[in-house]
Amino acid sequence: MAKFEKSEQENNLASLRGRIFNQLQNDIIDGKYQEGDSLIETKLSEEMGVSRTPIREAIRQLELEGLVESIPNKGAIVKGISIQDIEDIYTIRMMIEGLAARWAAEKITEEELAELKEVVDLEEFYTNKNDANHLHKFDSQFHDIIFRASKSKTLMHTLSTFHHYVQKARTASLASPGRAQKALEEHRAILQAIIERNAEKAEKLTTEHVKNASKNFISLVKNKGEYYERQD
Amino acid sequence: MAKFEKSEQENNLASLRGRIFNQLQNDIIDGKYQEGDSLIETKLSEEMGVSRTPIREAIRQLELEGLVESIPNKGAIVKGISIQDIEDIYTIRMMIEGLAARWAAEKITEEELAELKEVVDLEEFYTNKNDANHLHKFDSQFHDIIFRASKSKTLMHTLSTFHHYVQKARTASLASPGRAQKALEEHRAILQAIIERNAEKAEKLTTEHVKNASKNFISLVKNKGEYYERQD
DNA sequence: TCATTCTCAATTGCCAACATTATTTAATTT
DNA sequence: AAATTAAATAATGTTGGCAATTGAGAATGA
Repeated sequence: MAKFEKSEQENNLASLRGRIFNQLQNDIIDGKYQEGDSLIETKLSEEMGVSRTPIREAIRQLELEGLVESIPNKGAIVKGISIQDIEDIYTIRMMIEGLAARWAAEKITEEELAELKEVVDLEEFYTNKNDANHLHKFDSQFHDIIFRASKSKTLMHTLSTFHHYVQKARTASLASPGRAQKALEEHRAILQAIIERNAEKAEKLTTEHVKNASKNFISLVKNKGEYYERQD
Repeated sequence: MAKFEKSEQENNLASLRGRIFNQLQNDIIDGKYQEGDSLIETKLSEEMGVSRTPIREAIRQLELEGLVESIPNKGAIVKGISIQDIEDIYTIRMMIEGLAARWAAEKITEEELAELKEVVDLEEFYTNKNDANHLHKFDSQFHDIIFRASKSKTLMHTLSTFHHYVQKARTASLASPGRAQKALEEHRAILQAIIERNAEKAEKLTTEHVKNASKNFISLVKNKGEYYERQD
């Protein structure tokens, strides 16, 4: 079985700080803390049963990720995510993932190609079983392998900036009826372009793929009402 | 006189942590700490005359910025920047700045437009005076205003990821003979496109502008020998 | 001599306490 | 009673210290 490196984000789960960073990140993405809420170090440290130090370090990282805004001597408040933001993220992702596919088509190794094929096969398996949970995992892996194959540290790092929004969006998208089947077909086409080492085609198909995912997700969000907005 | 907001990066200069973050960032970019060097908390805290805590927090942020790699219980080692990385950064910037120009052309306010005009005039003034120091400042402001005018938090945040590489590259580029004059002309053209609210044209001119800057900078680096590589 | 184990120095991970700053509440003055 | 000032409260900023982990070199054994 192929081995998959852990993403930049999921690093350091060993340390308290790492776990807290992840925890807070998820809590914000999942809406436990909403726009305008302030993250109070002392409160969090009590809740989590740790000292303030790891909390502080985690908050400093959230700040750089853009999830919170830190005001000197006042504390950190959670930043909101508007529909506009989501659309912007998708537009940027469209370009970045397109670029990744282009470079991957040029630089992918045989080993990585084998991984990619395997993952698409697994996607097919779980799509037919309607198992959205496993599917989501392999959907992520498909994109991860392409990023890895692009051999660009910078590209991977840039994407990691909004890694968590992407995760969230994927989960929601794949649960929407019909989208999984469509996504699978698009992945097959991208895989084929990479096998043919056709960089232009791989890029084009990928930007289309992200654009479709974007349309799907945004219409989901708009139907379901507001996304991360305050609801009081 | 127009007022310019401080960039996301330059925030928190008030706090110790913020200053140390900036300091370390510059030291890495300037090559004081090179690839493979490890940042030792105790040593840094002595050198800078502060306790370890602000150092630690700054290092956590550098980690997220991708400038260092933090190994649990071992410490942070400085990551290298290859020519390939620089080229990748420029490619990504090309797209992101292009996007910013496109959105700016659609969304810029009259006030921001006035700022932009003023900055270009100042650029002209200092270009004629051959004052690379002031020039660099207004060159940065030109791009900052466009990002701000794009009204996209996400876009600004994405760029902030490699803000410091950009700074460094600009300084070097503008010092190269003839480039300043050329850059000014390109800025004038971009400004004109934005005035005409011609989004397509603004995007195209901007990607070209970044591509030219890229070519110039990369040839500089290649002539001068290695950039950030270890020299022992 | 080589390999293995042990010890110790160096370093990070985490914590509790102190200092500073901001905010809220109470007291005082007009 | 309203406004201003002063005290108290709560939060962050910073510090130094202790525990846990790592790595290197010494000591030991084959």
